[in-house]
Amino acid sequence: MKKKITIKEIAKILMVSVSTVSKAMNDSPEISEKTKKKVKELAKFYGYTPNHIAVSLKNQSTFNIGVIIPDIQNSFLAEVLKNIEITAKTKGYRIITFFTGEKSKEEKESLKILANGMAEGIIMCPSEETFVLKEFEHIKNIAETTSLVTFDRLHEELNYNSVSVDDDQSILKACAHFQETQAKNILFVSSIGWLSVGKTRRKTFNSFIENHTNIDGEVIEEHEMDDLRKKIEERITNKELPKIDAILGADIESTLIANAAISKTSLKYIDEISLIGYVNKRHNELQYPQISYINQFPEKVGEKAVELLINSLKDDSSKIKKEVIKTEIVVKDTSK
Amino acid sequence: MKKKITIKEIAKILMVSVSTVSKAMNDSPEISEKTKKKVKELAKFYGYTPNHIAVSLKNQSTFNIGVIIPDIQNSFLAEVLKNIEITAKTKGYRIITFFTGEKSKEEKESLKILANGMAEGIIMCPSEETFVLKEFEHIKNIAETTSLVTFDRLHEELNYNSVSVDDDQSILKACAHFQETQAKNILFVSSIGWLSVGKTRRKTFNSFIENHTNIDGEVIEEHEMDDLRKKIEERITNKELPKIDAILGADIESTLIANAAISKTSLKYIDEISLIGYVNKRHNELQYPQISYINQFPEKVGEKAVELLINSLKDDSSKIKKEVIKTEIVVKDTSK
DNA sequence: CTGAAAGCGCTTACAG
DNA sequence: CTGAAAGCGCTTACAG
Repeated sequence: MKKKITIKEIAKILMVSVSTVSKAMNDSPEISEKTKKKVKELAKFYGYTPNHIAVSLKNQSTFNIGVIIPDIQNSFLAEVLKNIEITAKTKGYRIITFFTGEKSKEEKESLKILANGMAEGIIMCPSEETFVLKEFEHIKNIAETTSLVTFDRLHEELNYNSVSVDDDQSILKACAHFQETQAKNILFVSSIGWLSVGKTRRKTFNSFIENHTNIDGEVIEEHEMDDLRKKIEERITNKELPKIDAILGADIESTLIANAAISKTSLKYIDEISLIGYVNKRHNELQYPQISYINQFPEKVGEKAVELLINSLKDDSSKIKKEVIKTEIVVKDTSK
Repeated sequence: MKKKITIKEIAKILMVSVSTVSKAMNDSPEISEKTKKKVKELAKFYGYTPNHIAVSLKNQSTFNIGVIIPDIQNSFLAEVLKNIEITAKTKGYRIITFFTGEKSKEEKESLKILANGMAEGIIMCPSEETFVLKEFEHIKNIAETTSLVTFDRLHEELNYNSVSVDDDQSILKACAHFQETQAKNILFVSSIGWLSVGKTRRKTFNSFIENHTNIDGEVIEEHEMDDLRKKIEERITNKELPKIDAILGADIESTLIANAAISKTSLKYIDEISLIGYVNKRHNELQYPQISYINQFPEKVGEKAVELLINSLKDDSSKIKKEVIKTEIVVKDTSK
């Protein structure tokens, strides 16, 4: 493999100084057109392009935004990521993405690398393990010297610019929607009872049921997918217990499982049972029936996160902003 | 926001030299335990961590692998990415991911940045636009100075280490599977007729049909999802034309659409019609019915790609290797 | 055991 | 218009 050519070598070949080459490559008005042409031609011939690492070190700026994502497979996070990238690009930044696999250790690593010269600011969704351990020191440390925006998952110790989604409201809206359409007994299903977001969603559901005497609720939480499926099937076909007329899925997986269970037991949507949950939008559009879902507007989350970060990059002293994106129930084929 | 502290400042505070601080931080045996302790304590106090950019520049090595992915939303690519990361980590490398959105321009940008100091080698899936334009110069240029592994999409001009999937074979296997189960008339559906991979899959299908006189085939290609759905529905319910007894989906989207069409028209799987296609494995497992699918083993693709790259990093002169992963038909609920 | 010096590949204020 | 010098934040061979 050929070695990469440097400015120094080009300078030597052309018998000019390193500064002249550098200025010529950067189209400095100090340099004559003739010299510029000569330099650029040789640079092209040798395939020279400036070493980004050196440029970044010298300029103390990278135009990189670091992005930390817990899980690539999570379609909400993937969509947010996509929109972070699109928005960043329009503002002249590129993004460098690290994935943590929901692990605190990887999160620390990623933060450290990004903060130490690789990126000017960081947009992150903290990993689940960080919440479980309740250890936020590594994030706080980084935030002392680097602009930081968190998204999706909140914690009171994380007092930085953030973009989140009104998750409670979405659960309440779904419940209210069921209530309006005369549901009497809602089944809340979840495969993420152990996740902080899963806990909040369940609590919100429970509080709705407690506050509304004309509607009943039940909860099935189960991490193991096959068990979850079996429990849901058993419950919705059980004639001895009160009839379930609506299911609320607390996450994409449990929503799909509930849909599969309904389809397997041949219950009829709307007439016999309704379903609202979280979905992968892209997939849902291609399915029949399409599941009624809670839209969390990942595009808005991504866009806002970039805006907040770039603002704080420009004005260090600006106040902390906590944006909350409003969710919406999108009615498709599985509910009235 | 606090400024990041540097080695120089720590040296000044402790009244020692910059070299001593650097060596102490790196646990050099040249430095006394006492000094090490002093330095490390102060470093900790000030939250000092070495600037990665500077270290990379100095050491001329980053332990970064650059990864270029055309589309985050593509679940096959997302799984490959995940496994690239997992494998890279076990080998002591981290990955820096760029997304191109299937655009040639972004691909050029990403390659340039990664190759110019940010990464030691690159694993990439070339963008669709690159294939459409048949412009591979930017990739070839990079490959002259940087170790490169391509995956999934092949082209004769891209003569580098590569990992791909025996795509033709998978289509032939699916056809053969249908033939064995007594299908007489296979419908090939595709939403990616314009993509190179879509063209290959269709050609392979056509050649199978031509070579097998006891089985007929038809093709529906349509980029617009709603139109695709309508055309499939019309065709499978049309009693005047020969009955379709098997559908082969050429991509995830068309497979889902075919499944939706079958479900909408209430045709019975296996008895009346069969379906094999490409799926998002994770989702498919949660669905009912589960679609029979072509497994492309994204884990193997990711793992192999990293291995090839690291080998060529270690031994520059090693021969070009072209790995081909064998696909497998996984029979689920939609075929015999 | 500690430090001065050179250098990684660049950019830029300054001098000529 | 061109070039020498300093410096971005580090590491390391070498001298003491």
